[in-house]
Amino acid sequence: MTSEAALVEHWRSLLTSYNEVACHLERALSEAHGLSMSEFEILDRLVTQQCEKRRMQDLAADMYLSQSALSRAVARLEKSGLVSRALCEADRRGVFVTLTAEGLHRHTAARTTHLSVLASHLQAQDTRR
Amino acid sequence: MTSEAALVEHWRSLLTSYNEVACHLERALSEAHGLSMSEFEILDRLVTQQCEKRRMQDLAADMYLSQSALSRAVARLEKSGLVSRALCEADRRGVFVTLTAEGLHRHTAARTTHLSVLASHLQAQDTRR
DNA sequence: GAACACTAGATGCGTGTGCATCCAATGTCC
DNA sequence: GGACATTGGATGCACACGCATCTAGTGTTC
Repeated sequence: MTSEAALVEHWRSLLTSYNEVACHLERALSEAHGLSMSEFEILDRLVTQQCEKRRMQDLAADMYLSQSALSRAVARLEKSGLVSRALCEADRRGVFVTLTAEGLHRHTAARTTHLSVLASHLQAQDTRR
Repeated sequence: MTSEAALVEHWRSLLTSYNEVACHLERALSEAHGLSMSEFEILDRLVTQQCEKRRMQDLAADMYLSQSALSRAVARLEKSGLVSRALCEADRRGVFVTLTAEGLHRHTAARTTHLSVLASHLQAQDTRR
């Protein structure tokens, strides 16, 4: 009984925290760098794991996006010149995604914004609690 | 420096948790009860705070939805007969939203699904950590 | 090696969202 | 009391999403 209430409470708090931060992030990244949150997350993944994988799959694996959403997001990034797609010779169904120089540059710039939003809205929540 | 990493780590974990649960919730509620997550949250708010407020505003206040999203969600709920809108006589711009009998019924049914999804996907995350 | 199942990723479609704007009702100020 | 700002909510629009489906490449089985 009480555990149910606690569960719901937990969920609501998660919901609120997430939306608060996500909303600010989305706005800040978009205004300052023309990136959506998902797009930034993709760039961020690419920067972090610079090994050679059959990207689309692997990206999707540790992200929250659906396969189709990822496909389109990468398409957008490519169109903006932040990323390039190259097909994998070993398995010609696969597609490699790699950062371009400009993509790296954009990510570096956006990272600052990202961190500052997290600092003001994510930490604030913790101390507020 | 390390605090930055911790911050990002925190955010990623929030992001993952949220999407995991939200995705399952959305699906389960939709399949079993024809409700979206937001719609359920609205019903839930209405059940919890059964006082007489000038709803739209107050609903929006402690929810994460934008004003326009809320307006449409309520419109959908009304169309399905789960909620009714009545204009407020005191301030004729305001709109009261109230649960119908069917809305209450639907909420009760959906609540079970809601709790069970939270139990399996929210608690699971905690113990897994 | 031909038929069949499976996998990687792209795409058509319907839908929910935020933003900007609009409309009507309320305040406010002279 | 008439002009102007403000507020509550609805709506047009553009867009990102998930689902289902499609295409092309890869395995498998006989």
